[in-house]
Amino acid sequence: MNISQAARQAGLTPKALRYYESIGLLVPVRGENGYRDYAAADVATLQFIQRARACGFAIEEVRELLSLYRNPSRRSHDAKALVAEKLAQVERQLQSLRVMRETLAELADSCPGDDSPNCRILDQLAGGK
Amino acid sequence: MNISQAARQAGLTPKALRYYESIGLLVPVRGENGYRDYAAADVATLQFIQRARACGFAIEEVRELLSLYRNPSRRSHDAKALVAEKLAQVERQLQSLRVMRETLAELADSCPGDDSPNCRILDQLAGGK
DNA sequence: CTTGCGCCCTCCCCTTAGGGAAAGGTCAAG
DNA sequence: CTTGACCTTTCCCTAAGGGGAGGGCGCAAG
Repeated sequence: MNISQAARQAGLTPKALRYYESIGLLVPVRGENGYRDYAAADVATLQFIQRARACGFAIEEVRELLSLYRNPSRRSHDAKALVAEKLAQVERQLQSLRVMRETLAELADSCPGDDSPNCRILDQLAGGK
Repeated sequence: MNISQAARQAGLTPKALRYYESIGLLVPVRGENGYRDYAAADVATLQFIQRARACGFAIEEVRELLSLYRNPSRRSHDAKALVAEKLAQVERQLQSLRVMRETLAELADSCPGDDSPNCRILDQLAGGK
């Protein structure tokens, strides 16, 4: 299968697939003409990658997940640990974004938003209490 | 004031201050010895930058905010628009992270996390329903 | 006076996960 | 045979600095 079709099937872009090959994450075979030829198993792997990425895993973490997936003597504990760690990280990002949202909402509320130059947003950013 | 002290007062790093200078965001004067010399007003500007960054504004957005702050004929509407747009963006990121958290939580729950290789996390990432 | 330590300078490479574009080869259809 | 769509490689670009090398400056102690 050509790169564009494989990418479509996995919900990715051809550029991403070339990138994954360049970092050794998924290296397809090549046809006579030099074109990458993605096997069905490759597409399945690409879907795995896409799902893991959608869960917030970085590429190197996806590599670990794939390594576990391919290792028949893995322990499910190890996969769960990766997920738990990612979950904790996502929680931290959520908390950080909630703080930002709160601050931004307060800023927006404090400003009339009219044609006058009086702006409590800028005053507060400048340190005015 | 030297770069390290200015950075400390603003809750930033010397490296960040050098970067801000390199992109023309805040250019301090130089002393005889070539050292950057941050005036009190510069430190206030750095604090403005730090607060805006903490709210999630990108550097180019901070530049706009600073430009409004320095423009006496600004309209508070413009500042409020920037804040509202950033707020909407933060909401989108929150929503995206909530989806990730949900998915990760389901994955974690479905996996025993023991020494066996049976792992529903990896199965689900592989497309197993 | 000089040594040492801490601070400062510039310059360069590194990070994530690809996107965009250029220059050229290939394939299938008309 | 040509055209257009697809493929290839290679290079540069992103945000916001971090890390480190190599070298200069300032101030206190010996």
